[in-house]
Formats: sequence, structure tokens, C-alpha cells
Amino acid sequence: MPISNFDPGDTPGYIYERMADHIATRINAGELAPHKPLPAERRLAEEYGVSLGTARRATELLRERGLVVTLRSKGTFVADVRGEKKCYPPTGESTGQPESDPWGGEPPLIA
Amino acid sequence: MPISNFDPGDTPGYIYERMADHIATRINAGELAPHKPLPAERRLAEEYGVSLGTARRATELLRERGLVVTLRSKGTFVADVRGEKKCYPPTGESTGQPESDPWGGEPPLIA
Amino acid sequence: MPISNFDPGDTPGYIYERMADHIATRINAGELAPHKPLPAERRLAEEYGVSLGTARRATELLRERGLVVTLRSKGTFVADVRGEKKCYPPTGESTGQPESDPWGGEPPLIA
Amino acid sequence: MPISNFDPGDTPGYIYERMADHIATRINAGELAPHKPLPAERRLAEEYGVSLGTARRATELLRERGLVVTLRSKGTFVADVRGEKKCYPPTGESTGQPESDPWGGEPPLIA
DNA sequence: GTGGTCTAGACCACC
DNA sequence: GTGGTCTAGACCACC
Repeated sequence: MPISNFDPGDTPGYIYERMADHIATRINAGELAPHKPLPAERRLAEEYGVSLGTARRATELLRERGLVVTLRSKGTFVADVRGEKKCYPPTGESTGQPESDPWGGEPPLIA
Repeated sequence: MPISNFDPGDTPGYIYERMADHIATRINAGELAPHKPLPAERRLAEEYGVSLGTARRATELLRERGLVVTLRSKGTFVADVRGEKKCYPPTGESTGQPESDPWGGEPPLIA
Repeated sequence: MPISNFDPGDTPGYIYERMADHIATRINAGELAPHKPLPAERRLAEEYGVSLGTARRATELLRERGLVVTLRSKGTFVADVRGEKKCYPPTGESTGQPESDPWGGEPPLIA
Repeated sequence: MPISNFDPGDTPGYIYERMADHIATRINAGELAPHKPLPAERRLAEEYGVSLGTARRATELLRERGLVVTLRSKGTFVADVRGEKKCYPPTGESTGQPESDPWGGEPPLIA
């Protein structure tokens, strides 16, 4: 099912920019919570009805804005922007659990 | 190989208009069939020995005449003008996914 | 729709080996003709109900057997094994441009 | 004619990186002199036997390295790196000549 | 099974 | 006639 409230063909601005804004809104609304993975780029492309390259530019923009963090071969995750007190572990060794969360050492907010 | 029967330098009127007329004739003759793509802008420009801008104005003219339909990044396609009774639904509900064929609901002419 | 006549869970040997054998049979039966592309990796994985990695090992095996040729970003194509007398020149001078058809110099079988 | 001494298929590293390095060498060798335009991206893609996207990533890399300057709709030009004393005109108005050189106010080095 | 690189093109904005 | 955006895919590296 495609995303509602998103019609890239009828509005000004670049499609990838509008798509990034739309995802940013979903993040800010809490639909996509911190530490949770975004849908995969292929899935995002399907949902938004755009090509893979356009979906990738959208996530690239979100990355530049600091809203998401991408881990190669793992996925793209919503950043934790609570009060800017975030501190990445300096030499974080795996805790042994399946590495699907780049902030593995923290208590989750929702799940 | 440039298009034969087309010498823009020797006749009155805008070149792009004569070029559009020439393509329209090819469409009406069936050389360019409904739903088939026109040559790309650059290729049209080469074939007719004109600049890109001129080729674009020619296809723009064909678009205004309803002879072709352009889909961004896909191409420009010969319109289906059988009987002129084609009527797009005024508030047509989208099927959700971008149509790769602007005449998707019709029985195919060729395939 | 998954491939019929293929139930990897019920037979001995590696799944990717059985999958490669199955595709090899389709090639030998002419269902997948020389110079024609195999389904893409993801599609093969879906059709056979296996993971991407398994599908890749299967095509890798076919590649080692000389049954297919892979061109990056282009696809994997059924090799032409007529008479086995095909012999690539050992220090073949490149024509300078990347071949879009690895059998470019031969008379086409289909087109 | 494709560029000699460039075989992207047989060496490590990304194609666009190797392509950028190759162009950088041509710049440093003086073959592509300061203020002169690079071949257009389409032409570069043909010369190097790569796709347009790859050629664009190569010029993007050269831009990041400060070796070239790109002007939209004008072209990509070899930067002038003589002694770092380069100073862009603050409110440069056109001098009236065809704007094919982003450093129009300077005496040319070669041409 | 993800993100990454790459192909081979298209039309678009701007000059 | 350039660079820019975009399509619709492919295989690759890595996990």
C-alpha cells in the first residue's frame, strides 16, 4: 500500500526532498521511533512509488540532517535526538544479542 | 541517418512546427503506432538535424495537439486517438502504483 | 509463483546444488535459451523459495560449470554451448568498448 | 575512441574513483589545463566506457577534491590551483563575451 | 536481506 | 547542449 498524503507529481521541489520531509514528519510524529529501523530502501521506494535511487537520496538527506543513522548491511535507524545528550560508546563491543540496534546498550523507549 | 523528406532550411514557418507536422504524418501513417515510444529527444534532434531545444518544442507541440503523451524519465509515447471518445475519469481513483503505461486499462493493440 | 518440481526440504545434498541442477535442466530443455537472461537473483530466490545467498550460490555454480555468464549490473545469461568448440582468445585484444553481449561476434540465434 | 590505460573491470576500487584518479592525472599532466572545460559528462562516460551516473560520480569526486569547478548548464572546468592565490571576483558582472570560462577576467595560461 | 555500486537510458531546468 | 533529476532495474559486499 502506498503512503497516503504523498503525491510527488503535483508539487514543487525535488521528489527526494519531499519524500525526506514526509519521513521526517513521520519520525517527529513518533510513528517511526528512535532506534527503530526505517523500512528498507527497496520497501520505501515501493511505498512512495519512486525509484530506488530516489529513495536512497531521501534517506541520504535524512542522514545529513542527523535524523537517521545508516549501518551498512544492517539498515537505517531513527536517530535518538533526545536533548542531545547522546553519547556513542567509544569502543563498543557486541553484547551478544543480534545486532539490529546500533544503540544496543540502552534501554529501549518503546519496544 | 537523418530523416528524409525533411529540409527545414528551404521552407517557411518555424522549424519545430514543420518537424512536429512531419512526426504527426508519421504517426498518422502508422509508422509510429499508438502506445509506442517516440525516439528520445536527443535522437529526434539528431535524426532531424536540429538542436535539442527545437526537438523539444516539436514534441511539446505534439503534446498540445494530443498526439503524444510524455512520462518523465520514461519517454514520450504516441497517444491512442481511436475515435476520440477517450475520456479520462474526472476524479479517477488512483490504483496506487505509478502506471508504466498511460493506457493501462485498455486492451493492448500489439502485445 | 514458486517453481514446481522443486522441493528442497525433502532431499539430500545442498539446496543450492539442487537448485543449480534444476536450472541446468531448464537450460538443457531449452526453456532458458542461449543468450537469454536468467531471472534476476531476487526473482530466482523468490521463485525457488530460498534466500538470496542460496540463489547466488546456485548461479555461481552454474557459472563454474560454464552454463551461464554474468555481466555486472546487466544480468546473468545462458551460455552458448553449441558443440563446446567455443574458445576465447587467450590474449584477446579488447574492442575498446564493453560488450553488451558476451557473444557479440556470433550470428544471433534468435534475433 | 575510448581512453587508453584505463580498464575498470580488472582492478580494485570503485570505478568512479579510478576514473577520477585518471582524470586527475590528465589534469596534473597538463593535458587538461586550468580554465579549460572537461569533456561533457556524456562524453566522459563514452570515453571511459562507463554509465552516465558513474561519470557523474567521478566529476563529483574531482569537485570535492577542488580539482574542477562545475557551472550548471555551462560545464565542468579545470580549477586553477596555482599557489592558492586564486581570488573569485566578489560580484563579477559579465564582460560581454560568451561565458564559457568561469575565470573570465584573467589572462589565459595556454589558449 | 541490507545498503552500495552500476547500467542504460529517459525528460527537465537552464543557458 | 550542459549538468540535474529520475526511472527501473541489475549484481556485489557484507552481515
